[in-house]
Amino acid sequence: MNETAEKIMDAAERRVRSGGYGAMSFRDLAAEIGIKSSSVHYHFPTKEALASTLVERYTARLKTYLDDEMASERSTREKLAAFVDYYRKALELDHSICLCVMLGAESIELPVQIKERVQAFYETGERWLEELFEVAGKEDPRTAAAVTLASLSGAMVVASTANDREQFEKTARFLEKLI
Amino acid sequence: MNETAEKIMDAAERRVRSGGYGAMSFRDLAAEIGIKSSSVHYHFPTKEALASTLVERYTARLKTYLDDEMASERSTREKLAAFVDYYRKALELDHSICLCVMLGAESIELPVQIKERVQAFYETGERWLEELFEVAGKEDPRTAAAVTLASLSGAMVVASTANDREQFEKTARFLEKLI
DNA sequence: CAACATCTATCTATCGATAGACAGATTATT
DNA sequence: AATAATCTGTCTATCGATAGATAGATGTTG
Repeated sequence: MNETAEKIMDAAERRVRSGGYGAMSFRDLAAEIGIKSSSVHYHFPTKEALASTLVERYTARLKTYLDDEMASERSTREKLAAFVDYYRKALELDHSICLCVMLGAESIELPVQIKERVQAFYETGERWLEELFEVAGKEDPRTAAAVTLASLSGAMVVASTANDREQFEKTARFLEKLI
Repeated sequence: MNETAEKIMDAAERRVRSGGYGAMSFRDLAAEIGIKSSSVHYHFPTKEALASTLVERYTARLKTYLDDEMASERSTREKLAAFVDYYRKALELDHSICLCVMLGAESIELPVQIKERVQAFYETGERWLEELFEVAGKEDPRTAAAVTLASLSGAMVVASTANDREQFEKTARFLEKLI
């Protein structure tokens, strides 16, 4: 991956995570990194391609984080806390929420490729959680995984709206005690 | 409220709930109900005013629904199920999600007035849930309310992304048994 | 007549995308 | 090694479409 392409993606990720798909424009990205919008098209032919690559990178990062975590010597409880912490860090009040919560909310009218990749992000998280709850001997790992993933996503939306991190933590504390 | 104004709001709500704030344009709304975009401006001077009124109406509807439900003779468990059902109905696969989940996700870059009203929507729901869990003798009503609200919102995002209602129901079933 | 409601016409700003040119680096051919 | 061909990355300039918003004329209704 080219250096310029990465700068573009970094800027694009910030825009989407704060304002959504429509808030990311080639002109703004170009201006931010000091090139012309036509040069952005050189690296990413279409907006769809850019956003799609964005989600791909985002999911790859989650996967790396989760794989490392699963391979670690930490307890299942600590691993669950690590998952919660990943979401905690994704929420920056007044700046950004999780990329896939944003695009997930907007997914109905997004190009299919983007939608599919957002879906893949959620599947990655859900599968990992399910395995964790299974190892921990939870009675219904599938439900626990779904509830955990959903409540973290939703708590982020609520907290971002209220501009109040405590709105997120109320849910986070509950989840960290699920195992 | 004028008849035309209501038609505008109905159309606007559909647009926002499927594509977000940016997907709602005066031209589209006007075309859908057979008037000119300048006439939409007559009823709602700005886009912000329209969206803000939209959230106000949306919250008023929730409040009416919840007040009726709370005043009913149904059990606390049935009342909780009724809350879940409100969200269930708000999710129409491939068509729309909850207005305030969408605007909540996008809230960072939305005009403050809209953001505040989305916040009021969540407060309405959370207060009602808290009271319900209190009546039901739940150990920590505040947490239960937060988790319920968050997980319903998040489950809607996940289910909408996957285009799979079961993704919502996994969480819904869990919540309906919380009391 | 007065108000309410809608119209025509237009403005400025921005959007994603494309065409065509150019300099400089790299690679292939002689 | 020298030259030719190609690739890379950026530029300027422009396209048609769409955005929200406004002024002022026109119609409608009580």
